[in-house]
Amino acid sequence: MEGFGDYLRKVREQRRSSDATFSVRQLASRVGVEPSYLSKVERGQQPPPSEKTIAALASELDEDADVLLALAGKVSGDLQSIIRRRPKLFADLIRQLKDMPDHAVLRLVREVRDGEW
Amino acid sequence: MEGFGDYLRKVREQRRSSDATFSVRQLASRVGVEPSYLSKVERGQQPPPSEKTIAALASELDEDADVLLALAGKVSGDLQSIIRRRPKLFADLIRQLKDMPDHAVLRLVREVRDGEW
DNA sequence: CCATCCGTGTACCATATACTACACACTACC
DNA sequence: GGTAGTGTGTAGTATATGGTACACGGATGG
Repeated sequence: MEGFGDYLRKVREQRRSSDATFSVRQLASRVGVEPSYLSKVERGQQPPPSEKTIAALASELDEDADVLLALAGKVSGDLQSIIRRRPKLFADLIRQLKDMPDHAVLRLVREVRDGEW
Repeated sequence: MEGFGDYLRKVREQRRSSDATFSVRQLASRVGVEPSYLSKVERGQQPPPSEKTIAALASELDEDADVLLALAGKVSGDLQSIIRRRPKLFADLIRQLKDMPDHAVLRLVREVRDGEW
């Protein structure tokens, strides 16, 4: 399976092909980490960074933070805090949706969003 | 606000009033930690234990693990892994449900469970 | 009065997390 | 051939996490 590092490198190289400021060094600088650290993360020599750093990466690379966090084996703190406010409710719902096909969950998302229920 | 420790102590004392095996020592032993550690956790001198230990406590005390974890500021690993499999889908859904009243979310849970949709 | 339970205080510890600091070798440009 | 930029290797570090080990003083019961 493609890990966090592989994906990160792929996306960054992609961006770099049309924008030289997406070098390891410059991206690292904008994100607020050392270049060697970012390099190691991309090559899987270091585990994925903290949520904060991942969020900065997502923002710079114009990627979805939740997807990046997922690849890093994490779930964003704000989602967690929503769940923690009503643990039983959300735990039940999420476990029930576990094996539902994507389109079914998506339909639910849309129905809630559009207030058609 | 009532913390994890306060709640834990309250529940344990409750159980203890009708079952002497719910002393700090004996419970700690069944759960697999040192009694002094459990004592400190109950009094908030130590932060809440790991998910594994919380799960064991929940099981022994016949409490809801998700609720206990929430009090500890955590979200269970299995819920997180469900979310991570489809990050966008679940992130959207959860954020949309953030400010919905309990009864609305509950209705959703029931509808999904009963397949009436 | 002794054994056994009780809760708790003090001190310590192993492992994981999330990095920094700096040097090195390579390439490209003018 | 110096300067600027590139990726990466080595070494070290601060803080958090999740506990253990053991001793102490008090109550309880035979």
